[in-house]
Amino acid sequence: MADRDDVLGAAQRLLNADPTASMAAVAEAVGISRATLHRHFDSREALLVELGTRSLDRWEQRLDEAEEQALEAGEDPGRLRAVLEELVLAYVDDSDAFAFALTDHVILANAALVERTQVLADREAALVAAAQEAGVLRRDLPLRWFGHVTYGLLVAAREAVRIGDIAPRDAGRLVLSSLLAGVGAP
Amino acid sequence: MADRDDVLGAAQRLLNADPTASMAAVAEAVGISRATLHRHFDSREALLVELGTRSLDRWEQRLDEAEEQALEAGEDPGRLRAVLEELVLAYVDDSDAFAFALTDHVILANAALVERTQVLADREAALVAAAQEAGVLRRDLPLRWFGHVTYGLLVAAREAVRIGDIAPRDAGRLVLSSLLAGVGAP
DNA sequence: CTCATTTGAGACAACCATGTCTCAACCCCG
DNA sequence: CGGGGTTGAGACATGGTTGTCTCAAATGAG
Repeated sequence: MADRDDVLGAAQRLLNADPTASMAAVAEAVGISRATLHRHFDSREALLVELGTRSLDRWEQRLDEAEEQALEAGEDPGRLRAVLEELVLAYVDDSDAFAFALTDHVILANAALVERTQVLADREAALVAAAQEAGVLRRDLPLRWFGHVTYGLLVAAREAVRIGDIAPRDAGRLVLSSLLAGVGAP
Repeated sequence: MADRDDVLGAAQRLLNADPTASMAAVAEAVGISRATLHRHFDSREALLVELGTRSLDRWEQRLDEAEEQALEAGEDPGRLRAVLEELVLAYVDDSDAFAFALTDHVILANAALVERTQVLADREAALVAAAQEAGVLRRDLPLRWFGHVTYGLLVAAREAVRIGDIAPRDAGRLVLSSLLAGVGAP
């Protein structure tokens, strides 16, 4: 008997591979009947919103950890940098599982999720601001730009792994290095 | 009377905003009837494949220009770097128009388009290799990774502009600078 | 002006996904 | 063993999209 979380997990995996998968396909992937799936989630949209919420929960959790460590780090550039690096690596770990939620149009059209996304982006921007002041990040770039670039590199890594251009285990290093130092020769 | 190219252009604009738009919606956006739209394209898939082809045509065109300039540049690092910068800026200009084609699942599932994408990616990789040898790009990164990172930053810029976090006119500079130098403090 | 061509509007069948419902089979807890 | 609860299979109505077709109106070239 599939737990609600099992259902969400399997649905997430399937929808990551094929965002247009029907409820019937989701049910089959989970290993339950369509009727039972509808007993868990009233509608397809309800399922998608739940997946979006799940992704934001994880993001928030990562931010919680990073903020806590940032507090301990104070204004120490080295430690702040380490906090940021750990945060980005955590994102890379999560990106494969949550990529779907970040691009699906049903989810992106949900007002509550969009609003919460903005709140989290702001919290992230605060971390970035601290890092800028400590001299860890460039000061000539807009605060919010850092988050977008990070997201873009997660997209890049996910696709590169999918195609087979890079090994999964290299993704974190490549993202982090390209994010901080760029791909141009020093 | 809408030209076939007008149709493609309008369809591209609409599908960029809403990738799930129906043929009826496309026809309305173009300003023609559904029947006439079907006279241009047998099926929705045919329309999407045409859009994908159009995007790849543009990409190829940009590569043609870059390769020509790279030939003239020889092994001169400064000139090679300028060629790459111009290429990336051209991508930024195109990204808004062609973003849809790069993410749509129907298009990504088309074998011919995927194959052609690989060919173009290889040509791009050759440019990257030359730049690496000239000391313009880092040598410790996989050849194909550069293309992925560039693509990721295009996604980032597009989204940042859409949200309103950066001004459209700043997109090129931000992408180029973040791509080559990263967002970490020097 | 005339006629061939193109277009729009609408009807149409086919298909697919959604959401609801029923009922029989199953499970497991007592 | 018995019964309450859960599940699967399937039927069902509904709505939306696709692709085809017809026919009348509009268009434009000669």
